[in-house]
Amino acid sequence: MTNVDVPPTTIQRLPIYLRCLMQAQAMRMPVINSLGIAEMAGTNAAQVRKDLSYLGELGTRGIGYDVDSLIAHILKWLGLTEVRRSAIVGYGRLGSSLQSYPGFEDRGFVMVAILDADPEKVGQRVGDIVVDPIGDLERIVAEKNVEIILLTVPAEVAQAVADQAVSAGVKAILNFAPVRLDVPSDVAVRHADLSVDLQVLSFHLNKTRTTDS
Amino acid sequence: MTNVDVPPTTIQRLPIYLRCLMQAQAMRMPVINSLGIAEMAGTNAAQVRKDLSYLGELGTRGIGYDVDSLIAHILKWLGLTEVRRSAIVGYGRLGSSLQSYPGFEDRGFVMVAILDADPEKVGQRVGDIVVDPIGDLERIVAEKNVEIILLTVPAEVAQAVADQAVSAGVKAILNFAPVRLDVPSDVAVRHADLSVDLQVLSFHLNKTRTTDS
DNA sequence: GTATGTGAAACGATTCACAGCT
DNA sequence: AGCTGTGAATCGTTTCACATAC
Repeated sequence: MTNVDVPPTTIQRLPIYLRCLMQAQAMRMPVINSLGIAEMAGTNAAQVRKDLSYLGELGTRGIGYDVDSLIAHILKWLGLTEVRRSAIVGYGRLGSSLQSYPGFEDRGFVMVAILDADPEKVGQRVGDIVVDPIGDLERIVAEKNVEIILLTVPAEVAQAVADQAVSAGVKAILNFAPVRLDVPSDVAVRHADLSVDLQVLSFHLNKTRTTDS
Repeated sequence: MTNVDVPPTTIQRLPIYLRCLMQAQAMRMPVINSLGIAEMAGTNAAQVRKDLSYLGELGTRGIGYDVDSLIAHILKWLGLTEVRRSAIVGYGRLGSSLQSYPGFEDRGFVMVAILDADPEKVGQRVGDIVVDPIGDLERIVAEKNVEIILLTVPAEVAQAVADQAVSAGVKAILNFAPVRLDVPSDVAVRHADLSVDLQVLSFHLNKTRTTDS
């Protein structure tokens, strides 16, 4: 059914549009036009129209986009109408902070397991989840039908842990470890790599200083 | 001095190359070629050569790149030879997990302040830093010469806090709040937005399921 | 009149392929 | 012979501009 010819750059912007639309909805706006979305999202109207046109003809010429129905369409396209069973693998400081991240439990993503290598942490209760040993990863993934893992283990073991997760059937990984993961092409990986962002910022600090002369 | 015509996509890859080179250095490799870097980084040799060629003629034909000197060049280009004074603004779970993130204190980035709105947290000691009230943001930024802030405050106040930081002289922001920040063009912003990544992963989960038929 | 949807143009990034250096 | 550096070709993305629909 779903046409798969949506450019990757468009896909990355859909969650942002979605957020803007939810805001518009909260402000009781029944309709919004491409310029309105663009201003909220920090792009331009042409970009918004091109992006949305990949999902179909969702707007009304002369009027704009119906907020409610556009939200519904984007949710559908992003697969956010289904529950996504996820697990945190590596329950250190970062891992534990992810639980309480806003927009997690409250939108489709459900945390069904937490795993850690540290015997001290195993058995610990976190809400209604009990921390499991990382050695049980494959069993837990299979049993609890985990689709996404949030990988917050040390860089040295990230690849090995990812391999286990993949062999147990995980199809999406959000990787916080500063290493490139090697996975089969049917597994999606996103890198949430803080140090890369910091270094890019460092570059910009340099640039502004050298340009100011 | 520094030529500013490096494509943004290249800049984003430089930190990754840097990491690979450090690994090569740790393995006592004196020289590496573009294919070697590419395999470690998950790209192709042509890409690596194009990227590095923007920084100058750093390799030797017939041989490859000297690991030590290439590392030095990339560090220089990314401005990582200078100390980057940074502050955490918003000391919740996420904020506190950032301190201990590997590759922070140990590479140029120095945490000089932590701020929070919660009176309970203000005054708390964190290593050799005392948590300051967020109302003192402008004073602290000016006094401690903060260049980068890690913004981990709730979305509702992120823009207001960013505005204060910018007016006090901050030139780079790593924004963890799920909102688009409006800042002057000389201020660099990077979005570390977990929920966008999760939603992109959700899209891919959908796709593989629908394509498998 | 107003705003979408979309071919076409412009731009930017990646890949190719080879000349040039060691 | 081996590998870099780089123009040229290719590919993908963004922007333009307007026909189309309300």
